Amino acid sequence: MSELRPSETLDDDHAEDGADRHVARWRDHWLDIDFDDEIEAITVRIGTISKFFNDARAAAASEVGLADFEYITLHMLMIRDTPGHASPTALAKDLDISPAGMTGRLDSMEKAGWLRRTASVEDRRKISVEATKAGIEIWRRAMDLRGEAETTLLGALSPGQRTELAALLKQVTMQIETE
Amino acid sequence: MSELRPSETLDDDHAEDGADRHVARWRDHWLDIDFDDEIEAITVRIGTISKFFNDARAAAASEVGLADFEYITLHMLMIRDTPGHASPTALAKDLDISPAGMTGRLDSMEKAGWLRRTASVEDRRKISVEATKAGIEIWRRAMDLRGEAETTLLGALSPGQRTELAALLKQVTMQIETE
DNA sequence: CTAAGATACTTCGCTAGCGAACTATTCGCC
DNA sequence: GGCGAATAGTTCGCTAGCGAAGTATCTTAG
Repeated sequence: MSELRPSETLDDDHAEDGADRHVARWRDHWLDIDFDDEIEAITVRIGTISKFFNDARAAAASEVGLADFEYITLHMLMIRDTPGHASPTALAKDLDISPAGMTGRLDSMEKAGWLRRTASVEDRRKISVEATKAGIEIWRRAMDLRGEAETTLLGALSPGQRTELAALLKQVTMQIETE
Repeated sequence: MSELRPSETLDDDHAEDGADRHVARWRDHWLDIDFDDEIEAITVRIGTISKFFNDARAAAASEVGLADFEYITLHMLMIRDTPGHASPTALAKDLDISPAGMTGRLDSMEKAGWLRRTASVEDRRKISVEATKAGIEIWRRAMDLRGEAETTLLGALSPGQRTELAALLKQVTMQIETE
């Protein structure tokens, strides 16, 4: 156990990350603000890791020649319980974008050939969005690259630590999802 | 998924979160894709939590009457080692936006009265961005709201679990930052 | 002292996305 | 059966941000 500083007693090494430096700087300048070091550090680190994942995703997409939003849209289309098929409204909801934004994405992605719109027969207001063969193929290639980056990053943890981390995170996500 | 450790005896393993459902669905439909359940679950959960933080930040900003980007900009301006002062270039770098985008933000935020630009005397190309009193005041109010949301969410963990989580996350961020 | 290059910021044209209004269709209820 | 409400998707005007080109200023090498 380190005896350098109280806040680090549980850390094995003395190396600081950006969150540590942030918290230290914060404490220097904003003594009057009441905040919890650990909560702040967790928040900052989640942000850092999330940004890494986002950047990796965008890089993977760009690598195979997809815009970030194209990969995200294809991905959402493929991982649903009816893979490769969805209504624009449902897809927009999943993607957390507006109906107008959805129309725009579909327009450009249809033109690019990654998906197609087909009219419904039984309800003529409805449209079905379907990933094309080319769309599925390019999505798979980007996804593999993305997965590699994630796997490499989380290789910083041992399998046991990953299990531990997954469980702790789940406790937090449960809190979010049961609100 | 059935491994139990002393620190997790209160974890109810039967309840599923979105990440669990995602992984299960994925396995149903994409048997041929080789991927690690735990890594996928961690990735999804980090995304979920990050989205919660982002939404909370945007809500806090909106609550006090700030656009999300205005809060983010003020925040970045205030937490640097020279709180409340920066060059547009440095700030743009911190915020990860382009110089052009920075100019746009400064234009609208200066007009709104949250900050001001002052010309440098010794180098007339340079400009100093400074938060105004009103800007600092409104940032503090939004920050308090944001902090509350974060604290409430992470209240799902015990102090010991938070320490544990912070340490695991740090191992990952160290990997990112030492690349 | 001057010209070439680097630096700091702005301007311009373009894109993705939003909210609100619009069109077309179906549903629900008497 | 017909009419108001709900639903599915599109169009329109606007905003934030990007990349590239532009302006002004400073630095440096000869």
